[in-house]
Formats: sequence, structure tokens, C-alpha cells
Amino acid sequence: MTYSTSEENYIKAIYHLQGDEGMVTTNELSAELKTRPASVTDMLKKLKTKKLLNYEKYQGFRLNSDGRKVALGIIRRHRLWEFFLSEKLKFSWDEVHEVAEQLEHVKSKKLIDKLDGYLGFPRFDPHGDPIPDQQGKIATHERVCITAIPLSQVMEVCHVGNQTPEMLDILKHNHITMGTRLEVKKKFNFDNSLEIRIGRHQPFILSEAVAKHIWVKKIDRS
Amino acid sequence: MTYSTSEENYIKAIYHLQGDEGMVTTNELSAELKTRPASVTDMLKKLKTKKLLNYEKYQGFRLNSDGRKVALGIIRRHRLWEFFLSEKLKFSWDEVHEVAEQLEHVKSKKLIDKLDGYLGFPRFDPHGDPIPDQQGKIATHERVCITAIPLSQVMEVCHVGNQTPEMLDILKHNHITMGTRLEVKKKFNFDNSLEIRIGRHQPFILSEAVAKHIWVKKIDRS
DNA sequence: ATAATTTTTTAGATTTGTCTAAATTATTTT
DNA sequence: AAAATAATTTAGACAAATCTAAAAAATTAT
Repeated sequence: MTYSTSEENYIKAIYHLQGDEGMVTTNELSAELKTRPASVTDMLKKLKTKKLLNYEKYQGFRLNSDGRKVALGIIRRHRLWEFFLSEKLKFSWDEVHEVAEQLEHVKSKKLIDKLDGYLGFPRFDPHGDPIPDQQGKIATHERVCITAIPLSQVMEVCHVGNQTPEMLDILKHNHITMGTRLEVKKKFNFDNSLEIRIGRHQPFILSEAVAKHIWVKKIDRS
Repeated sequence: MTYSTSEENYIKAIYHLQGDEGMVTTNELSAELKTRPASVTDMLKKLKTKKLLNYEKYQGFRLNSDGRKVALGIIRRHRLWEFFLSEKLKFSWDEVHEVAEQLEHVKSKKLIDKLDGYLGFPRFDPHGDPIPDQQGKIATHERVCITAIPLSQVMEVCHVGNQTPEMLDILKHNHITMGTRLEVKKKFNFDNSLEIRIGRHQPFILSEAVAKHIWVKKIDRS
């Protein structure tokens, strides 16, 4: 079974919006995809006839098991391309997404599996998000937000939950990138800002608004 | 200016059909694209309003200078992807075309120029066809069809003008691939078949129908 | 619990690219 | 040069994905 670019975009967006439980609403999805709610309703009917989601009108919806499988395939393609663009073509971190949005819709299982091998079966993309394998399995880091780690423990940045240009600007300014090792030196309870230190450099402050999007893991001794 | 996948496919097909002069006909193009003539007429009107071709109804058509420029851009993308698939992902010669057909429509100038650099600015794709550079310039081998070369002169295969599975089957059977060095030992005037020898191997026969698609160049001493 | 508001769906239209069938123009044959 | 044939275009339809405007259902507020 293959799906149109449009169908794939809806499936992927629903996957990202639906957590482990709870329903996605029409308006949420229309905001995410920048379409009108009426268009969402049309596509939901279509995806329902294709048996990818549970949907009763006015009741919200979620992908079923088949739908999630399809979504993981799309995410696999997206993240492998992001890895390729970043690692091989030296695209900067914030440029990869837009191009990967297009590449992910190229239909060829063989292409993706060969690309995976060529890249060395990476398990995480340049944003630190896990890349599903051929079976749709995803590796998980035990990751923690820097707002929640103990003081003076050096950890490695492995995920950034907000990738707007504004956010990336702040990260670039403070030399934070995927894999950066940092420690929290102090927490200011007044505004929940954090004092961060990278290696032996001068410590600096991150606001709570920024800090809550930065996730770290224990340093990999593999 | 960007063009839809469909528009790009028409532009590319017209480019391939129109030689240095002479008109392309509606039926030719509809056969090439496997659409109905009526669909071709519709698209011609559209491409005419976009000023990519000269077209007066019932009179045939050809791309103008702008149209050719667009076509070369599409061909550049196609052939760079073919090179990537073959060289990096180890796709076999006959598998690259179909996937490249999809990849060529991804819109990102930066992607293509970075890919070009990553591949080392190749000038010929795995089929021996030239890859246009950023300015649309194409390198040309001085190539000759094996039906037209002198006897017992070793030359290098650099182009195959027919890439149907049937043709590729024959080539594979006879161990002919891009870069193969061969010589014509004898020409049989009865049916214009050729006796070919590769290195010190046992010579074999190629029919005229096959031979006329195989092109060679002088051996590169660079 | 009724009214007001918000969310979602329906109905009908639009765009792109395709099709069939019929009409028109060009070409070939006699 | 007229008739037959072939090529091309027009007219009208359809599917996919979107939209607007209006109707219906659900939620929130009073």
C-alpha cells in the first residue's frame, strides 16, 4: 500500500499530535497542517475508509495500529534523510527539515533501506530524535529535561523540543548543539532560570522558557 | 519559478524528443508520456502561457531558450541522483532510473548543488550521459556508435541509447557495461551484425538492432 | 437548563491533471 | 482534387485536494 503525499502528511501530523492516549481534534490538526478544518474532515473520512484510524464524527480521532505503522515508516524516511543531509551534505541543523519534508515522500523501500545501510544504521537524527528501524522499532534514550537534573552533573544534549529559528538562534549563540556536554551550576527559584556551564567556559543563564525544551542523557561510554 | 512534477515531466520529455531542430508532435509526446493526446494539448497550452515553448495549434512545438534551460535543470537533478544511487548506494545500473524519476522533482537548489559537490562534480551519469553543470553546460564525449568504428580498434563504452530491461538483459549477458573496453573484429554485411571482442575473451555476435544503441569513445588517458 | 460560543461537518465550488467522445484540421491515397 | 485516413483539438466529465459559507453538534457560560 502506498499513500499520497497529502495522506502521508496527515498521517504523520496525527502521529505527532496523538500522545500515548487521548484524542486529536479537527482544529488541532488543521492548525498543525495549516489547512481549513473542512479539509481535515474530508481527509479523515478518506483515512477511515483506508482503515488507518478510529474516527466517529464530532468525537476526535487517533491512528490505529496500522496507521501508527505507516506513520513510523514516514518518520523513518524523514529522519534518515535529515541524517544524510546533515552528516553527508553538511547542511546545518536548521536547514534539514524543509528538504527532508520533500524527500520523505519518495516511494522506494529499497532506497530507504540502502540509505540506512550507507549511513551506518543511525539510531538518532541530527535533532536527537530516534530513527525507527525497518520493523518500526525505535531506540529510546533515557532522557531528562535540564530543568530536572541535579546540579553539577555533566550530561549530553540529545534532544531539543522546539526547533523554531528563534530557539535555534539562542542555542547557536550559547554554542549548544546536539551532543554538547553541559552541567547546571545553579537554579534560580525566582524565575526558574538556570546557570549553565559548558566545559571550562564562562557560565551563562538560560530562561525557563528555553531550558524546558533542552533534554539531556547520561554520557555514552560505549 | 518552480514547476509541478507533471509540468517537469512534460518539459523533460519534450527536450528529449526535440533534436537540434524539427518539431515534436502531440502523438509522439503522448506516446512518450503514456497519456492521451488530449492531455498533451492541455499541457501545451499551459506551458505556452508560461513562455517555455513555441506552439501554434496543429503545427507541432519545441522548447524555446527558457524551456531548454528548465529542462537542463531537471536533467541535471535526474542524473546527479542516478550517480548517487549507483555510486554511493550501490544500486545496479538498471534500477537507478525509476528512483531518480522521483528524486529529480525535489525542489531545492541548495540540495542539488551540495549533492553535486559531495559526489565530486561528476560529468557523466552511470549510463554515460553528461550531467549539466549549474550553468546548464554539458560536457560532450566525442562518441561514435560501434556500427561506425574501424575494425580492431579498442574503444570504451560510454553510452547506451536504449535502456529497456530487454536491452539491459543482452548487455548483462555479454558483460558489457559502462566503461567496458571492446573492439569490433568483423562486420557481416548480410545483416549488419558485428563480431565483438572484450579483452582476450571469446568473441561474440551482436545484431544490428542491438549494436546501433551502443556508443563508444576513445580510451581516456587522463 | 437555557443561551451563547466554539467546534465540526456538510454542501457546493475551484484547481490541476487527467480522461472520452466528438469535431476539426492536416495528410495521404486514389 | 476529392475522398479516406490520421492527427490534433475542443467540449465536457472526473478524481484529488483544497476552499468558503452555512448548518449541525458539542461545549461553555450565565
